[in-house]
Amino acid sequence: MRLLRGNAATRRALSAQLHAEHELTINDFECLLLLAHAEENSLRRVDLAEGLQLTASGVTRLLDGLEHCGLVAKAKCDTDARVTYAVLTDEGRRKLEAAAPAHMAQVHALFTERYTAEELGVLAELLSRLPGAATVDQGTCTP
Amino acid sequence: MRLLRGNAATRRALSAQLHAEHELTINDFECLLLLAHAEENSLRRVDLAEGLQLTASGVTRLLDGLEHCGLVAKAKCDTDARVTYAVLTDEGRRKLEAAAPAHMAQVHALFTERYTAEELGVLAELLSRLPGAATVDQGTCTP
DNA sequence: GGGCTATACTTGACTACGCAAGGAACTATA
DNA sequence: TATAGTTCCTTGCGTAGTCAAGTATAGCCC
Repeated sequence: MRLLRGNAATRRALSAQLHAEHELTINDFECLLLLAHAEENSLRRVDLAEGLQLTASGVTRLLDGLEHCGLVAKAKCDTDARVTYAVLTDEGRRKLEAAAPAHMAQVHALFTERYTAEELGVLAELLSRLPGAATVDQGTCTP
Repeated sequence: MRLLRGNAATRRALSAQLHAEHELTINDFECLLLLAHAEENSLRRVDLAEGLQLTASGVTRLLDGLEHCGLVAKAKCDTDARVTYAVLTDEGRRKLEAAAPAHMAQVHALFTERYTAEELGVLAELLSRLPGAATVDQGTCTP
């Protein structure tokens, strides 16, 4: 586990700037990001939980906040009354677009400062084997 | 950041067993472990904070718990009245020794299942470059 | 010695998140 | 078609950990 400790500091560093400049936590940001990349800009709560590595209740509360700010809206599912979709609103998209450049730059700096492209590839592949790791998706902007 | 998500699930998996069998969180365990490897079995709070990647207040509260359970005790510093050392008690050592085998086995399984020895070395080296990462210390039992 | 800044630690208020339990709605089985 | 089991989601409660502020000590420099 010691080996995984760097993570905490890394997240905190990124989170601080994101929060100071845009009032978003990392999970807020990544939630918006997942939605932006999803079909119809919407995802079921379960899928968000999976993508963000949160429990169902964690997602409920995360979305509570984002809905309250108008960045995300609810939508019913036609074929299954149990599910409610989270949908990115226009405001959510604007927020994401406003926050992304600085955040991405910071993430980018954080990693390229420390790793070559090749090393980054190796690291991503290795970490993707951990349980619950996001599959490495070259389409998303965060490494 | 997506790349670092696997961490959470990994920690949770390990934490669950540790908590169920020995009433310890991962941080409890690693705190005891750090103390066990430290000179005189004692460390300043600041150094624990560094090693566990917690803030000073986080450490205060973590130790509150461990002291309450008698696993760790306080000790004054002769030369600097500001610092209080955390010292591993006999009971703390027993607890650690009781919890270690199963936990280590689980950690070991979790990693050797997924990585060869060589890959593990690469992974450790790469992760050690992250800010706040524990320096890779072959003396400790956790990777 | 008297002030200044830095360091070690604690405390209060707050937040994010997990877990356990529960309510709907869907699916399969009889 | 009734029943049982499963899945999706929410809610109450508890906990770990942060941040900001405060206290106490150390070490400077005049």
